[in-house]
Order: sequence, then C-alpha cells, then structure tokens
Amino acid sequence: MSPTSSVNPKQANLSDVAKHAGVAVSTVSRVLNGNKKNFSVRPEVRRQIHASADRLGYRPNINARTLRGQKTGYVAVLGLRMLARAVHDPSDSVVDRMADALASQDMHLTSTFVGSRGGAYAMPPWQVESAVVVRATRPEDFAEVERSGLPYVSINNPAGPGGSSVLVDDRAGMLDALNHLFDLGHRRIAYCHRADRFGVHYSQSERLETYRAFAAQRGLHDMIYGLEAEGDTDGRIDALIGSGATAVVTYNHYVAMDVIQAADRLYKSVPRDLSLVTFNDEYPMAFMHPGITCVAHPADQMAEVASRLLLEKIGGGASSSVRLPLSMVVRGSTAPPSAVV
Amino acid sequence: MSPTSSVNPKQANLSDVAKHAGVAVSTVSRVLNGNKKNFSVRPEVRRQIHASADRLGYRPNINARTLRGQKTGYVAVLGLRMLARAVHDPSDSVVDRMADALASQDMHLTSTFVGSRGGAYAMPPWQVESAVVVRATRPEDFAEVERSGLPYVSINNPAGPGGSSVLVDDRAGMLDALNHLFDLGHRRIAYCHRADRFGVHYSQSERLETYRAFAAQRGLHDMIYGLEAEGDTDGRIDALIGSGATAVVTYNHYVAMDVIQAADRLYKSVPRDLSLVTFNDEYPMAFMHPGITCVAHPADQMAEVASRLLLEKIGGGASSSVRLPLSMVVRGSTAPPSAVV
DNA sequence: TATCTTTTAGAAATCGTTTTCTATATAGTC
DNA sequence: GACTATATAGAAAACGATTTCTAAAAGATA
Repeated sequence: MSPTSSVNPKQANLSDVAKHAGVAVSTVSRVLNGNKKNFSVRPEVRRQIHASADRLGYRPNINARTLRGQKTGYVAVLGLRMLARAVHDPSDSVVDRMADALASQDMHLTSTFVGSRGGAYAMPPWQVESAVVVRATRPEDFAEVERSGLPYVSINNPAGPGGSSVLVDDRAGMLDALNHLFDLGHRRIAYCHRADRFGVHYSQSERLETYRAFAAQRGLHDMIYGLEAEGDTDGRIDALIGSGATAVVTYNHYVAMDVIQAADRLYKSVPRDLSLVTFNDEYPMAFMHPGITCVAHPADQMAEVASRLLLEKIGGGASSSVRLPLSMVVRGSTAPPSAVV
Repeated sequence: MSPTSSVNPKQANLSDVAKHAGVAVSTVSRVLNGNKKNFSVRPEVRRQIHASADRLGYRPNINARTLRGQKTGYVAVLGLRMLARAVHDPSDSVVDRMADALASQDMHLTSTFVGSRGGAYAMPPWQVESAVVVRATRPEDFAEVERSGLPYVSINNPAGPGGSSVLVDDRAGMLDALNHLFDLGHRRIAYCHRADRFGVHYSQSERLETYRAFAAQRGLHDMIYGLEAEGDTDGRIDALIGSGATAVVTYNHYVAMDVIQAADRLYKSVPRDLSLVTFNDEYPMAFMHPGITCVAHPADQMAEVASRLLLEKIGGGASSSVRLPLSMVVRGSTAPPSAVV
C-alpha cells in the first residue's frame, strides 16, 4: 500500500475546527474572518482557534460561503484562452499588473482555463462579483458578461453598454511611427497589417485610416500590404520587400517577425535596406539583433486605469472609456534610408 | 443614474419554479436533472415544469449544487506566476491541454493570479480537490500543496512524496542533440547553459553531465559556457562564438536568442559559421530565419499522462512518476560545419 | 446590594440544491 | 372486497459557512 493512499483525511470544516478548539462554530467563523461587529473573544481563545484551524488545515468551502451570500472578492478574467502557443499581446501584462493593484482591495483575479474548446468568454461556474475582459474582438464576446449584469472592464477593446473600457490611441501611435520614419528621411513607407487571429480589432481600421491620411497629406504613395489569414502571406511580404520600400510599419510583433525572416531570406538587411517599426513591444522584439523599434502599450498605466474604472463600476458609477497614449521605443531597427536605392 | 444600475431581476431559484409550476421543489429538481431513480412524473407535469423553468430563466446555483454534492470539481494550478514578461516554458502548453482533458471529467482548472507579489505556490483560498504544479524548482514550492494532503501532479519537476510527476528524459534529449551535431560532422560542440531564472531545475545537471560524458566518450573538448544570473552574459557568449566552436547547444530558447544576437553582432552566420540546437521549442524558435533546430517537449503526451496520473491519485492510487522522451525538431539552424574554420 | 453595561460567546436561521424518507392514489391479483 | 405492487409526489434532512438572536458572566455605577 502506498504511503499516500491513506488519502485525504477529509477536508476539515468549521465544525471540526470548533470541536478541536472547544468552542462554537459561530465563534470560529467570526475569529477567522476578523469579524469585529458586536463581537470579541478572549485572546487565548482566539489563539487556540487559529492554532486549531492551522493544525487541521482548515480551508473555507467557497460554495457554502458564497451560498450564504457573502461577497467573494473574486473577479473573473475572461478571454484568456490559452497560455501558450504564442498568442500573447499587451493585455497579458495589463492583467498581471491588475492582479497587484486589485489585491490591495482584497479582490482576486480568477480564471477557468478553457483550453482550446472555446468558451473563453463564458462566465466561470462560481460566483464572481465583477470581471475583466481581454482580447474581445466580437460583440458576442461580451454577451455573457453583459447578460450577467455584473460590472466589468474591457482591456484594449470597446466594451458593451454595461462595461467600462481602457483603450489606446492607435491613431496617434501610428502617426508617431510614421513621423519617426519620415523624420529619418524615409519617403517610401509601407504598412503591413494583418487580420487578428481571432477577429477584427478596432486598431486595425484606425491604423489603416491614419496611414492613408498621412500618406495623402505628405504626398506619399500608399504601400499597403494586407495579410489575410488564408492568403499567401510569404508572397505578400516578399512583394513588400521587393517593392522598394525603405521602411515598414507592421501591425504587431508576429508580423514583424515574418518581415524580418523574409528580409533575411532575400538578403536584405535591417535597418540598412529596410527600417522596421512594429506595434506591440512583446518578446522578443527587444532581444533581436538589432533591437526592434516599437510602438509600445503603457501596460502599467492601463492596469492602473482599468483597476480604477472597475472599482468605480462596482461602486455603482457609470460606465466610462479611457484612451491612453502609446509610446515610441526606439531601437536599432530604424535608421535613415541608405543613399543608394 | 446609469442604465445598468437597475440591476439583475434576482435569479429565479428552484422554489420559484416550483411555485410557478404548482409542484414541490424536489419534483422540479428531479425533473430538471432527469433523475429517474425511484421517480416518475406525469407527462403534463413534466412539461409544465420545463415551461416554468424556461419562463423564469431558471439557472441552477452552482454553489448550492456543489455544496450539496460534496465535490467542487476545481483543480488549483500552482506556479503560474505572471502571464506575460516572457517567462514561458513548455509547462504552459501542458496546462492548456490538461484543461481540455480534465474538462471531460467535469474538472476545472482554476488559478489565482498573484502578480508579482510572490506566493505563486500558495493554495487558493477556495476549496479545490486536487492541484497541478508547474515550474516548481525548489522543495518549498511543494510545501503548501503537500501540507494540504490533496492529490496533485507536478509538471516537468519531481514532486514531493504526496504527488505524481511527469518528467522528460533530458539525458536522452541532450544525447539526441549531440549526436545530431556529431553526425553532421561537428567536433567542436559547445554547451551554453544558464541557471533558471527562478531556481535550479533538474534538467540542468542532467544535461551538463550528459554533455560531459558524451565529450569524454567521443574524445571531444569540453566547451561549457555557463551563464550566471549576475555575470557578464554578453562577454561569455562572445567568448563562446570566438572559441572556434562549430556548433552550440543552448539550455533554452532565451539563451538561444542571446546566442543568435551575439553571432549577428560578431558577423557570424547561423548555420554557416555556427550550428545551433536549443532545448524548448517555444516562440519564436520556429519563426526565426533560419528556423532553429530544437529539442522539443511532448506537450500533448505530457498533458495526457499528467491528467491520467492526477485522476489515478484522486482515485486513491499511489504516486508515480513518468518520464517521457524529448524529440528532435530539425530546422535550418543546423548544418555540416564549413570546410574552412 | 441592586441595576445597568459591556464583554464574551452559543443557538439557530438561512442560502439553493439534491436525495432520502414517506405517503397517497391507482392498478393489478386473488 | 381485500391485498399487494406500482406510479406519482411531497416533506424534510443534509451540505458548510455567515449572521441574527439570545444569553450568561464580568464590571461599573448608584
């Protein structure tokens, strides 16, 4: 017989602790929850209760607790999908930082890992009091959380009527990227965008429109290379590189990797033959050689604002939407164009 | 007043449905759950109950249900730390796949995002029935889960006495990598390892020992470049590249990126001047140019085995530990050494 | 000493569901 | 007609925690 097959000595419950400490369950409950309302205990009893709870490894049953109707302090994180498989975006950093910010309010982010079976935007089966939605791109992503009527905040996407949202100023971000290249002397600037893997993101149209407006205003050629999910991506990128563009802005770090790879394959050098700016300062943009110039999301600030908006909603406040500025992180992938073209 | 502050019209419960249908709660419960045991109803009553439930939008309270049913179906995932900031490893994929596998058993992976405040290996405050531990490197990482007495499985690390574990055969993996390079004709093969960011992993010593044994057996020079967390990493890697090695094996994808960057900086070309094999087939190894040859973890198989071991533990079975083989994914970063050295 | 407050703590109700225990009709058999 | 199955349901007891009542002991005040 295995040493561990003696099994779980059945989770201790409040009554077990009470018996062990020689007091009533209500007393244990109040002591462990620090409930001071019309209540006090002798220090030695308090100590004994804590000792007993510790000894028995007491762990509250969340079902009983929430059934009774107390607040859980749990916040659902919707939209996480999978941890791995390279589906990372700036929202991840924001969620990390929100975990810190909300912990000080005794609120805990929780999530159900749904794997690949979909349902990433389904409310968890346990009771939560609010939610954070990430990576939502389709209206139906908000359906469940809207139906729940709970306060929520959406990261980097416009929320439904019941939620607040934290967005970034993609127009200004695109303008920064283009001006950076223009000021370096580039006049043949391409934009390489791609449909988001899971849907259409508002940044796509905003960046595209801004690019077009910029090109028109400065009298530059439109050099737009759209990568469809199903199309001949490699061919499009090869065409881009052969187009005589001296600089390119890419929609995200994945596209940037594709461009770098293609440039390498076609014996073009970054930034000598092609300057590169990408949205999303995600791994490994900072670790490439040369480092990639990025339009970066203000993750700290986004987390701070998102936490604030969520607390406001919980407090009964109205929905609101805040837009934050993106910032340029200049690295080695951008330089003046070579004299010879 | 905000449009959403009119709030939820209070969820209907079983008693509401019973009243509406003119029957007892127990009858409603049995009908809605299709409970046939010692029970039957007249068809018209059954129809009426379904109609009432539909009409009132009845949704069972999961807390009450699981409270009564005595099992929550929640599995804690310990050790996730942060989502972002480039701290990914093969365990992430395994967790994703386990979420799928366990969902069919009505088990849900749950996690508390702890942000940067530590405590990644603390049991969550709610009641779970088992746990999955990832990225544990120190004995104390298992302390809490061991203390809980719950069945658990550790991914890619030897568990404590109370848990099962799924490991990989790092010795064989290293041997595969070395043989691959040796067979290509390489005789000056370096190994570039690094202390894990969060502790010492069993793979470190196994790979190192295997490298040494291989070199001794084949009569090759030991070319070991250990990167300490605090040391002059860049200098060490530059030395490696200047050492005349024709091939290098790196401890993980982060180190591989460092080596690639250094090679680029020193005008060395992969694989012409240096072949590269790395452990961990993580992003963006497959997307580099050339693609990086990897020793890959069998994520699907690890997930499958881990799920099975967990269920066995839950069923009262003994702890066990399974080692799975790594596999070579050959890409463009490895080639025969150039004639000229 | 008698009365009032405060401290300290227990008993019991409650949350929504499942399930066991009971109970009444109705149908079938002799 | 008496007796036994069977069909059909309701009543009530859990599950584990929180919280509202309730109450005894200890201390303060007159």
